[in-house]
Amino acid sequence: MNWNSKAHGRNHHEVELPHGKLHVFANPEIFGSFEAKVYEMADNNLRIPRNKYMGYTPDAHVGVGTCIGTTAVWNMRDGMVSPSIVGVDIGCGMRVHTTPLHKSDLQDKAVRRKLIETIEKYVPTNERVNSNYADIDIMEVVRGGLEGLPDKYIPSKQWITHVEQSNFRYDHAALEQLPPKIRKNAHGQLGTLGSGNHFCELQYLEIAEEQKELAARWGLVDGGVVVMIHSGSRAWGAMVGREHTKVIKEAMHQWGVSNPDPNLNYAPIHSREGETYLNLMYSALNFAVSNRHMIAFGVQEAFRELYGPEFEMPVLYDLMHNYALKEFHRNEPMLVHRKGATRALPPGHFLNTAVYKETGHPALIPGSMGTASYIMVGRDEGLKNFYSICHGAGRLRSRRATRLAVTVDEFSQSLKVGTEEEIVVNHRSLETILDECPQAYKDVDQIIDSITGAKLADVVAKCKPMAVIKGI
DNA sequence: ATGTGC
Repeated sequence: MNWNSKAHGRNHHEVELPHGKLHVFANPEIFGSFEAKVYEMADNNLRIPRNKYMGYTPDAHVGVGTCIGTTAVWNMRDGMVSPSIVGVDIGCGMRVHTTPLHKSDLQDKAVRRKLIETIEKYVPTNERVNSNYADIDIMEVVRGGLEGLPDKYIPSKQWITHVEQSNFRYDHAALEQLPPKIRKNAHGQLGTLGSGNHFCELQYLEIAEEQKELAARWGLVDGGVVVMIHSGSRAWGAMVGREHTKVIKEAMHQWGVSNPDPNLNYAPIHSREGETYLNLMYSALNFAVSNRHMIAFGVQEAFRELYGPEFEMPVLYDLMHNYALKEFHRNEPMLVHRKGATRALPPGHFLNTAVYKETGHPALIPGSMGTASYIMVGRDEGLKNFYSICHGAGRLRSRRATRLAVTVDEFSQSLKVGTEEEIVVNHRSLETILDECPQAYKDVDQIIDSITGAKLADVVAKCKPMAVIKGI
């Protein structure tokens, strides 16, 4: 496959593919590292009828059917919805809480170790053991999002208002389309991390002088300790995705519609199959935001055990990077798919949640284990990518390839194990999570440079890891 | 990603 590309400055490339145009936001170094396969995948996506926009953020890499790092847009009136462009972990996203602690409070390695052990009591990392919140009815949660949680799990009103969306409303009749075992599989999973790249980290903030005013408005101070959480919709979203992908595949077959990639599925938004998928996707978004809420609740319980019952952990923000949302852009209602792409709305934009209307909302970008994460804010120029920025460093090599290329010793050194600055990890053996080592990911600083260079967003704070909890 | 695989 051949393609030409036209550059707008250093960090925005318009790539002409056989079936349409792909916008790539990446600095020259990252742009040069993209392999042919990511363009093939984009071209397959561009074959889907009436696509309005297709964009890659610099963390783009090969995924199932569609690259992770994709923003793909259709008009709500005559467009398509694609489970493959939402991704398998529906509603996967990020959450950050501030704490009254300063990095000096965690200077002693033993304190970090104790914190991890205590958090693990309240946030189970072994997925088969969790009965912490057996009193929560998950059907209430998938129907009502945070409004489906019992009051005793809402520490303050602030935990409801400081999220991208607390309750996705949809036609609950669609839930009847799901296999009954979904309830059994997802029951008891609220408040659990899951595995893979999901984590809970204690980090400290580094804030540049010129961002201190905005950071202060958000409750962020230089040297302050924050809790960052990355998780999704667990078995609920996985089953919604898997089951409904089958349904849409079957419908495509009946309609006589096909794509060179059998893993790329889609349906008209207004078909019965498309509507059902969107409804069920919203149920998974409700599960995901509630799951991260309950993980944070557990972390706060741990802090309260150690520091007393008055310990407060206000929410900075909770937002997702795997979903399709109805958004109004360029005077038209659009369905914006983000697969491993983070919304970063600028100050004053009407789509902002109320509490962040004026400043724009925090866009939460995780690094890989042992490297920095970032809190950013969108710019007006972000409209060119439908206000999507990266969702993290982006994988550089597969899990399998990572295990062959990197040793446990190298991983251990990148976490400064054995020194006083050690990034303390809950796992006794790093072998278990070797495929999550920083060497498996692109250099997050290059990714962030691409985003700021393309003027999609600015960095507000850099978050340096001090302690990490990973699932198994 | 996932109580997992045509």
